[in-house]
Amino acid sequence: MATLSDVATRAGVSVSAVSRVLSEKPGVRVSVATRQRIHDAAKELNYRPNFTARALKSSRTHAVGLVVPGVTNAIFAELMRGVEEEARTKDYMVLIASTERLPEGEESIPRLMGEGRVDGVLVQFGDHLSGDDLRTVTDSGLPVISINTINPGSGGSVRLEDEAGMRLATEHLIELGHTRIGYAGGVPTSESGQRRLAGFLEAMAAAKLTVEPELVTDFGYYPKQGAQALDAMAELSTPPTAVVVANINAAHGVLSEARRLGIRVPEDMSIVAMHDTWTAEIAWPPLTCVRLPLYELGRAAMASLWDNINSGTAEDRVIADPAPELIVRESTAPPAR
Amino acid sequence: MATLSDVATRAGVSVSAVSRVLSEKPGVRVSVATRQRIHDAAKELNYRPNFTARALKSSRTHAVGLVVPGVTNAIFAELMRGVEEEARTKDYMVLIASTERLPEGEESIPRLMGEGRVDGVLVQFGDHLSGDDLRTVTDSGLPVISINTINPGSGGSVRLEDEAGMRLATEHLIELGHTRIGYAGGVPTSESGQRRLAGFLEAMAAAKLTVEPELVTDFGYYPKQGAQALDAMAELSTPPTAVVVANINAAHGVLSEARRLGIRVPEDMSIVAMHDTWTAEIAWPPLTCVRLPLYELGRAAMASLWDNINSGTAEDRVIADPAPELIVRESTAPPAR
DNA sequence: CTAGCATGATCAAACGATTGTTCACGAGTA
DNA sequence: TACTCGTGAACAATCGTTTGATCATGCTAG
Repeated sequence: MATLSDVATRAGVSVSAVSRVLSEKPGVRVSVATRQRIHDAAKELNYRPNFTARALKSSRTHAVGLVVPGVTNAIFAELMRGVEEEARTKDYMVLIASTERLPEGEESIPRLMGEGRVDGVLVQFGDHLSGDDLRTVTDSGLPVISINTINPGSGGSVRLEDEAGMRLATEHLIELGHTRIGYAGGVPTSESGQRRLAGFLEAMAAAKLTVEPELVTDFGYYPKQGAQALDAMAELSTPPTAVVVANINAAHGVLSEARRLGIRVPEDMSIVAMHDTWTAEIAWPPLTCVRLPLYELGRAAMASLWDNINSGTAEDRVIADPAPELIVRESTAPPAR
Repeated sequence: MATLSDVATRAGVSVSAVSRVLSEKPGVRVSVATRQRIHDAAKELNYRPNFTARALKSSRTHAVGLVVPGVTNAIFAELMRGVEEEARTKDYMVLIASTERLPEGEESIPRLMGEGRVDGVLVQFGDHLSGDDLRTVTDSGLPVISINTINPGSGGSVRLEDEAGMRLATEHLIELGHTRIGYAGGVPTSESGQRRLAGFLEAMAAAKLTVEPELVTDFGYYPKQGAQALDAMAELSTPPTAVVVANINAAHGVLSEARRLGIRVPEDMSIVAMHDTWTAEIAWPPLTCVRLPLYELGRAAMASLWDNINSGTAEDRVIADPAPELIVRESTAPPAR
C-alpha cells in the first residue's frame, strides 16, 4: 500500500525521481547514490506500483477479456490454459466473461469492453451469440481477436484446420470400410461449422460416396444436441454405420444416447469426434478423435491480441502446427457384416 | 471513449454536475431540466464511466481474483461457474490466476494482490501450494476467502461437508457387503483431505471394520495419482474389493488404470468417488459418486468475499445445502463371491 | 430594505503514477 | 569574468472521477 510519494519521502527525493528510477527507462540521469537510496526505500516499504493509477495514466490495463460461451467443458479448459500461459509471459491477466445463461438485456459484454477495463478481447463465439453482440464487440474500437471464426468486421482471428481435421476423421471411417456415414455438426450459421462440414463433404466426394441429406444434422455442439443428432439418425429406416461428430462434447452426448438406445459402439456404430480433450480417454468406449492444437490456439490467440494491442496489426492466422492428427481409440471399427 | 467532461460540454454544465446526476446519489440538488440535458448528452455520446479512473478514486476495482491449482478439470469448472454467476449479480468481474506450472520465482500471486488490481481474492489451495504462498496471500491485507480449507490466518472460508460425504460413500460400500475397503486420498497436509479421511475412518469404525494401513493411500487428487493408488493396492496379496476415491479426477485415473490392469469395475472392484461432475456420467462404467454442492460453494465463496469486502466480516461457512447425496451409477456392486 | 436561507450549480482538490519542462549548480571555455 | 553547457534533480500538468467546499441567485421574513 506504499505509494510513490511514500518512497520519495523516505529516500528524501521527489516522486518523479523515484518513478524514473524504478521504471528503469534508459537515459535517465540520476546519480548512483540517490538511485541506491531509492531502491532501498522501495524495498523497505515493499513498494508496488498501483495498477489503477498506472492504467489511468497510460490507458493500458494489462488485462484482456476472454469471452466464451461457457466454462464447463474440456475444450474451453484447453483453450483457457493456452491463453493463460501466453498471457503470463506477456505480463497480462485474463478476465473471464461467460455468455452462458446471460439474462436478457444483460450488458456485461459492452461493459467489459466500454469501460476501459481491458486492453483487448478474445472472443470465442458460441452457437447462440447474436449479431448484435457481434457488432458490439467489433464496434467498440478495442483490439479483438476472434477464435476459430473469421471476424466479418475488422480485427484478426486465429483458426484451426477444421476442414483438414474433418477430412481426416471421415477418411478414417472410409478406410475402415464404412459407406453410409452420418454427420453431426454445429449450427449452420457458425463459420467454423461450415468449414467442418466442408471437410466431411470433401472426403466423402473424394471417395465417391453419396451423402444423403437426412444423414447430415446440425443441432449443435452440446452433449444434449449430440444426443438429438443420434436420435434423428437412429429413427431412419437405414441408420448410418458410422458417424462423424464435429465436436467432442456433442460426441459424449452421442455416446450416452447410444447406450440408452442399446446401440453398441463400435459394433453397431462407429463414432469419431473432433477435438481430443482429456475426456476422450475416460469415455466408454474411449473416443477415436482428431486432435487439433487447442492449447496452441489459445496461446496464438493471446499472442495475436498482444500484437494487435501493441502495433495495431490484425491478421488472420491458421494454427497448423502441430497438424491435425487422428487418435485411434476404441469407438471406431469396421462395419458389421 | 466519451468522458465526463465531453458530456458536460455537450450538456453545457460542469463535470461535477454530470458526475452527480449520473451516479444517482440520493440528495443531489439538480433541476429537472439540467438533469434531462445531462441524461440526453450521456446517451448521445454513449458515455460509460472509465473504470480505471473510478477505481483509482474509490480504490475499488470491482474485480476479484480466483486462485486455483488448475483450470483443466471439471471440479474447477463447476466452482468457476458458481463464482462467475454470483459475481455477475454483484457486478463484479473474475480474474483467473492458475498456479499450475508456475515457473520458479514467479510472483504472479503477490502481484495480483499487491497492485490493487482486485478488491479481494478467492483461493483454492491445491496440493502443491507452499506455506510461503499462503502467507503472501494472508499477509497482503486484502480480503481473502479460502475455498474448502480453514484459513490458518485471518480471512474467512467456505467449506463443504467433506466428512459427511465420505461417510456416505463408505457406508454405501459397506451396505453392499464390502469389508475390505481401500481409500485413495489427497496429500496428507491438506486440511480438507484430513476431513475426508476422517469421514472414511468414522464410517469404517461405526461398522466395526478394520482399516489396514496399506489400504489407505494419499497420493493426491490428479488422475495420475489415482492410478498410482490403484497400482499400490493391486500389488497387495489381498487387494481390496472396493475403493473410496476422495476426488473424482483421481477416480478417472483409477478407472483407466483398472482397465489397463484388467481389473473389472464393478465386478472385481467397486469404485465410489467424491464429487459429481458431468464427467462422472461419461466415464465407463459411469461413476457412483457423492454429490457435493460445488456450484453453490462457488456462489457462497463469492458472496462471502463480497461481504468481507464491504463490511469486513470474515466467517467460516459450511455449505450444507443441498446436503451430500449419493448418486448410484454403475461402478459399485456387491463383492464377488 | 436587508439579513438569512434554500436552491442549483461550479470550483478545486484529491487518487497515484508518468513525463515534458524547468531549475540550480558547478565545470569547462573563451 | 562572463557565458555556455552538462548534470542531477524538482516542478507541475495530466489521465477521468469523485466529492467537500464555495458561490451566485432569487425568495422569504423580520
